[in-house]
Amino acid sequence: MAKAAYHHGNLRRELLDAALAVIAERGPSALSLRELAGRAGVSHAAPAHHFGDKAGLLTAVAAEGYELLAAELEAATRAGGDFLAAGLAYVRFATDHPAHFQVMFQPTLYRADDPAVRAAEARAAAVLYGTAGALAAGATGEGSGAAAGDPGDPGGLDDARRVGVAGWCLVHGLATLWLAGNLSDLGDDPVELARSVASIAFGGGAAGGARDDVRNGGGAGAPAR
Amino acid sequence: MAKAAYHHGNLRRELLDAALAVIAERGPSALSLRELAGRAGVSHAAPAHHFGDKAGLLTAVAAEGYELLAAELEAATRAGGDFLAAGLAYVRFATDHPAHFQVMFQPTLYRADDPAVRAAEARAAAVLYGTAGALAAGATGEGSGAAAGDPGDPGGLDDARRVGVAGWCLVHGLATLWLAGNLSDLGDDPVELARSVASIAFGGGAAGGARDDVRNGGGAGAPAR
DNA sequence: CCTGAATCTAGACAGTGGCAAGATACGGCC
DNA sequence: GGCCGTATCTTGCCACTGTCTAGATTCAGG
Repeated sequence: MAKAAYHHGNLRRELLDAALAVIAERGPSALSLRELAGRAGVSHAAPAHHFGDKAGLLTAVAAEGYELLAAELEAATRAGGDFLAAGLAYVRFATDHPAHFQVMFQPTLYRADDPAVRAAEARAAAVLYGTAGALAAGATGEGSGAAAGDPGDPGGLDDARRVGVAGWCLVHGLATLWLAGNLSDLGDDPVELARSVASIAFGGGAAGGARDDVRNGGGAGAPAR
Repeated sequence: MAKAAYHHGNLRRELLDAALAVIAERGPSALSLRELAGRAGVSHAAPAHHFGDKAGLLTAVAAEGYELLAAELEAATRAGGDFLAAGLAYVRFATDHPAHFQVMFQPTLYRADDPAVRAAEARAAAVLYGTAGALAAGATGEGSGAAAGDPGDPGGLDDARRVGVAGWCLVHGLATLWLAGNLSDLGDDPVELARSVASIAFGGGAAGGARDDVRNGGGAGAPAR
């Protein structure tokens, strides 16, 4: 363990990890800077130096969460995944990093206008809407490319955006309900549940594609009917 | 106005309303029993008598929320609404009662095993899965009730349950993201957005071109309610 | 009017977040 | 080497919060 001397070495990371553990276990409201400091063996005011504030610590958590999410979404698509793969990666992120996820989507807990947060947020959104655009364009059989935006729709939202929002809502709702314990009677594999649910909403064919090359560690395959 | 004397008459409700206002405005973590007491003009220990605990107050909020939700879902279906109508009512509930909604799905804030909470929760779930069953089975109606007690096999969920979960995830995700501010650039009417999103997910093809109107057409007047 | 129960007050205590001032250690400079 | 600036951490303090205990006030019903 790090020496108990003054310069701890990487107190910031240790405080973050302790905070994540507490949040995952007892929720963000049970977080106490003093308890974190005690765990790390430093004085009660040490966290303030690294994060300034309790909101500052949670801002750091949220920013890190969005970056992790963006990285995992990018990894999923880089591995040849489509929109479904991105959605499953989203669910996997939520269950693998429940503390990050919980904080990220509770903007009253932190400073949502922080530039680091907004940048990482935009990065994650780009992947979602990008894969959604590919799906939308493929399904309608028109055009190609069109990475993120083509505001030519009279209704207001272009297809990529609408498909992206729909898919995002689906996986986000599933992840949220799962973490809240509202789906605990539906097995123990949220990613598999997401695959099953997505096949209902979007129809297995439309979003089928190549699905298995996503790095689903323990997935039992079986695209459910 | 209630007198400032001892027996306030309606302190419990007033505290609840004050709590809802604070939560809707600044989030559940900013809630302070002492502040509520001050607002109501009573001493700082008065809330404890009615709710015992801070968690007790939030338990009351969650129970009331589930009952309100169940009532609105039941009203939507009683008015001849289908699964879509129930989903839209769900979104409307979340935006009309953001404080209730936020607390309900954060079980670490309250005592989720409270009998009043569980009963209201089951009541709301019954409506969702009931309408989902009607949609899934089409003509083949199955028995009513048995919404939460079914020890479903994780591998093989019945259609009603799967459709219900899919729809629930969709509207819950939309409501959650909306309240978190993540969809603020998509207009100002979450219910209309939900209709559009539902038409993508459940209304056939993955990207339905310009099919903006599903079944209820342009008439914004909701059949429910 | 009197009594018991419901309701609310008053005081105290341990924790908590945040601030200010000081102590300590690291890294570069001469 | 010695020195100093800066980042890092500590100590002390204050206001606020939740919760507990004991006591005061009011209401309902005989």
